[in-house]
Amino acid sequence: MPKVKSPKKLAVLSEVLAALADPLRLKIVRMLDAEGEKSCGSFEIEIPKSSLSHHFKVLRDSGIVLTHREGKNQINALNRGALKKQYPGLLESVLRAKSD
Amino acid sequence: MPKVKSPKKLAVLSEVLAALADPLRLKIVRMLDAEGEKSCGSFEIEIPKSSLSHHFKVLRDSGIVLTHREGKNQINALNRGALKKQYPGLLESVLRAKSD
DNA sequence: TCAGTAGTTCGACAAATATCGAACAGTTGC
DNA sequence: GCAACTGTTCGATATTTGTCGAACTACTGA
Repeated sequence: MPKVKSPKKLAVLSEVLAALADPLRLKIVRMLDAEGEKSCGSFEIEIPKSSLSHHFKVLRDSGIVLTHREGKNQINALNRGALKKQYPGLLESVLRAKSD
Repeated sequence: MPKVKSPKKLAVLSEVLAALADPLRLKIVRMLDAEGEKSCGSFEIEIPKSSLSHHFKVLRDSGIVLTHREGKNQINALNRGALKKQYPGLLESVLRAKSD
């Protein structure tokens, strides 16, 4: 049995790409990359919380983002390990592009 | 004026990702990568031609695929130059993943 | 226990995408 | 010209996705 490195497996490529194929979700991913773990509310994005929650759900369902609770907050982080293992280079290329 | 390398500019990242976020279009991109230039009809994909044409349009509109006519055929090719320049590593990582 | 904070879920509606037949358009060869 | 071939466009319908208020759940601190 291989050693466990990443807590969650990613979805198939097309689903991961679909999750990334939205300017707002791309922004969230960039902020998680630049600022590390963040609670949902700490993203300064002007959008109703139900909409924001929806986008986090898409990111989680695809496996791109991992979430755990800390007190009242849900802490979100990039699933770097699984991304690197399953789709090497993908996150890097997406982050490197400065386009929406 | 910089020297012209790629015939067409790509769409913004989210649009390029959306174009790639479909198993069928991903398959087309893989076949174009593996087999080089191909006419629309030479893809052995069981789908009505209007549907196939739609998917080619999405790929063209995003700038991923370039098309030119040769006789009766439309010849499609990956826009490798523009992809490499605008989103370095993206095509490679997508092609490398063997997932849908 | 109760108020406040953080976030999810539900349900209705809107908007974007996909599917596919039919009609149309460009090219070739007779 | 016209028939055959390749592919696009149109229009109708179906499916998916996004938006957002309201209700709900989980946790904290007084």
